[in-house]
Amino acid sequence: MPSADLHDWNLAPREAIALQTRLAGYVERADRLEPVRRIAGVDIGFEQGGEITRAAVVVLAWPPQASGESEPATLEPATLEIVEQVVHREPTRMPYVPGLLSFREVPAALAAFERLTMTPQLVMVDGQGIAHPRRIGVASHLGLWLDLPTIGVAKSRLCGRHTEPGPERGDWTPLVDGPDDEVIGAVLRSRVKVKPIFVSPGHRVSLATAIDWVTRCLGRTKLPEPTRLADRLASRRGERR
DNA sequence: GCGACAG
DNA sequence: ATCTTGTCGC
Repeated sequence: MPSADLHDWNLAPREAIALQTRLAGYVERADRLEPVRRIAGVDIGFEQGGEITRAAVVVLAWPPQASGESEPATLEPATLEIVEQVVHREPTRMPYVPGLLSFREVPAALAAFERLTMTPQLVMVDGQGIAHPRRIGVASHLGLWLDLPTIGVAKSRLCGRHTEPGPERGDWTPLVDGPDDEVIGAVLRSRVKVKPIFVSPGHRVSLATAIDWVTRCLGRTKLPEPTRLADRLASRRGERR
């Protein structure tokens, strides 16, 4: 893989696209992960009309801690315990351009990761993985730079075609793209009667494994816990005092 | 030329 | 993404 110092984050669209095309060749779509004990969720938010970028990383312990029998039975899914969380703020450097999201968000995410005291074995990113025009969305790009397994979890579609997934939680249909109908992700029904989410391999994770982990991390909401908690932190919610 | 378009 | 109140539903 190219050394990080060769990566310029302030590129003109034309150069950014050329770099993505080159980096896409390094994205691994086969499973290559260590036993999972910690799963991280990453998301980026903005302040002051977009002047400031906020990167949030939340690390959760796996497997879930068994719900104490003396605790108020909180229904089904066991709670994923937060073992560490970090928020990094910095001036926003690039505008949002569909297809070039990673150049706007990855720098801040990397800075946040540098402040973590523990390393996760798996990372869930808010955005697409290989379900991208050049097969290198923000999740893949971040995974490449962190050299960690990543999964893209997006709330909407960037590219590709698909049919409507079944109504039950866990139902999914393939997201395909290109003239050869290449499978680039899955449209997953994470909650009954709720718009599905788009799951795709980021780096070092197969589609089957990506779907499996996202499903295993589903709590009571539409988004899997790692992404949901990072979302809350990045966008200021959940900060009660 | 006319849409589509992660966050 | 963000600006924002109340409101429908489990």
